[in-house]
Amino acid sequence: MADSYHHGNLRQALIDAGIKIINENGEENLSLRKVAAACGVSHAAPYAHFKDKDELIEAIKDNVTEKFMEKLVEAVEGKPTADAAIIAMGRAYVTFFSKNPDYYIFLFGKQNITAHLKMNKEYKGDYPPFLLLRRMYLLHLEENGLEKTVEEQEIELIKIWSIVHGMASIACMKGVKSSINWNDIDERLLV
Amino acid sequence: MADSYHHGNLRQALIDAGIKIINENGEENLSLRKVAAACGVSHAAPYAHFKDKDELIEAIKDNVTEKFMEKLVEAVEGKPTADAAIIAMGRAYVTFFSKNPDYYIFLFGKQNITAHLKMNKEYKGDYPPFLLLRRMYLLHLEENGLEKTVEEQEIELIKIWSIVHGMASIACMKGVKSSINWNDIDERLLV
DNA sequence: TGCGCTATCTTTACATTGTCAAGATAATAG
DNA sequence: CTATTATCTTGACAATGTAAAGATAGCGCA
Repeated sequence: MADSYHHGNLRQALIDAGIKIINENGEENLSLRKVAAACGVSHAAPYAHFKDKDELIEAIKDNVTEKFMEKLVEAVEGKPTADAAIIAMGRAYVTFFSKNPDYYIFLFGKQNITAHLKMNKEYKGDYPPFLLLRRMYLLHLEENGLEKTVEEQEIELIKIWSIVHGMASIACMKGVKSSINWNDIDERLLV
Repeated sequence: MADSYHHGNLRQALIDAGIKIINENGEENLSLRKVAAACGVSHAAPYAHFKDKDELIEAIKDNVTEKFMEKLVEAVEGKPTADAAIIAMGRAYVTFFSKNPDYYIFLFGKQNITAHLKMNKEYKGDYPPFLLLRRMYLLHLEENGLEKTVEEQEIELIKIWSIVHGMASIACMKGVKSSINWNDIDERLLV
């Protein structure tokens, strides 16, 4: 099957090959034809599985986002308090993109996430990592017996996420010299 | 001159045309040939002014960064205290990218800023907006008679910039529903 | 079993794009 | 005025995304 006219599982193979190319050669080297060649099929074969290049890219983004979420969930699991979970999540967030900046650019660069969310019914308009953060945050309020208006919550949430996301962004750019070791974030950074 | 064989000021015309295309049709529609056509010259004419497409893009980035810095400086000027200046700068920062998300993607997306800084001797390894923030921050320490170690300073600086840059980033994505009006940031967001 | 339907893949073709090389044109220095 | 140089054009090529037409094979149904 794997060596016959029909590939067997070309769709996932194309996604995997795409991720590999992005990791090894950067997103600018990701072309439909190279991905197809990497899978040993003709350059038009992907069109049986994806409407166009964008649809392949969206599929790859979903795949990477899943890996991202796995790391975040992994970091959160088993933490004694919501606060500890949030800190851990922040660390995992920055570490993930710090380890492979290409992912940051790939996920948040080029096309903004709005288009991505629109194409992806599963998200229903909300970004999974942000939902996870909100859950942890609400838990934090509960654990500490805090009462906040929805607006106050929203502001604090955005603030936390901005810090973490901003740090990830900056860690990826590295344009600014800094004595911070991004792979081992200091607690002082996270409120 | 403007209508003869020689264009007169093609270099800047190409940059302007590039910015226009990015604003109107997004970065993915920016091609050397279209930029050239928009200026009424042949498709290879840009090569007299730019080594390749990347060099044109870098020139455009410089131009946009200048506009960005103008807004930041404008926001900072005439503020009574460093704290007020920092708040104003944060507002201007987010507002700038909130108004035209394409600029955010263009400046910080695709190619990371490291390459941009490397190609640009003028920056000497530091990003102008960050330098401005650092100046304001040091002024803030001075005005309030605060003593901090360099590491503490660096952490606080990164933190402030992370919040602002992260907010700008999130404001551009808009994937997350939020009750925040990005064009009129609440002071509570900025420490 | 055999027939056809459909998903999958190939081949061919075309437009767009970045880039290069060779030549044309004009500005400028000497 | 002439030679040099910067600027621009033309023509070509390879890489790419994409569409159309056809080949192949698996699967349901008679």
